[in-house]
Amino acid sequence: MGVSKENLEGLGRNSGAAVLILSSLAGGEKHGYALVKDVEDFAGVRLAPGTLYEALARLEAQGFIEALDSEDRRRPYRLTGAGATVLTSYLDAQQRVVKVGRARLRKGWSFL
Amino acid sequence: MGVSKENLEGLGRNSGAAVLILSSLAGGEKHGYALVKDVEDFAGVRLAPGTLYEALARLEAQGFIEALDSEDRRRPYRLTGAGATVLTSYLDAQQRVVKVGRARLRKGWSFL
DNA sequence: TTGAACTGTATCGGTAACCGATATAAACTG
DNA sequence: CAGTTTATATCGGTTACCGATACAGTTCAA
Repeated sequence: MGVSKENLEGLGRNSGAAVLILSSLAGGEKHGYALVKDVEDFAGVRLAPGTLYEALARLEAQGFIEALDSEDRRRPYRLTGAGATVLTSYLDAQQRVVKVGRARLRKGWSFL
Repeated sequence: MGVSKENLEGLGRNSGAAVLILSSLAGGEKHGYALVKDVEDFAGVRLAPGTLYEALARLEAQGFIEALDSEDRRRPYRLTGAGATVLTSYLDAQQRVVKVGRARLRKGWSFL
């Protein structure tokens, strides 16, 4: 039957746009539009333009990403060292939650 | 040096209260206060009371958890089948993000 | 034996993050 | 040369989250 998609609608807002963006940029510098596509691919989540550019501005102000200059109309961004550090922390924290959640589901909901 | 705590402040709001609550309840029925303690233990996140009771009401309305009746002043909740299903989906999605993020960090930021 | 600390639920005003529509325009595609 | 895709940006509205506050029962040590 497959889990995804339908079940991914129901738990409120998206949340975690920052982690998605940082994870995307961890794969190399990208401009906004490419980033949205990438996130859609690996996370199955489409970031709304408002969400994207707001989060981008926030992350840049925090020093977690930096804007690169380009010839054309694209505005690429790059992950900074601080960004990589903070992303590592967040991924570790998320991993702990996933681990605990799954373990608990296994004993008690294994019939699913 | 150790990653945790300090780095976990910086990326905006907490986000994902619902997943934390569902993960907690996957371990057995709990009332709000016990749930906050549990989440604090396994996720290192302290849910604010406002966040908690709002999320609880939302999740109940959605049928992902159900309120149990009790003798004393505590109001315990239990994860429903639908809740377990939706939690599974979300944990799977989070796991994918963690996996991709970490893989990308490894090639390119391995010196961290 | 009282008062401090902890347990426990609940509400409310404020804010930050997110959403979707809209605008604009260049580039590519048939 | 019309339509789709690429690309950035803004703005009004909504929602989830936060923290203060309130209230009350329980536990426990001074």
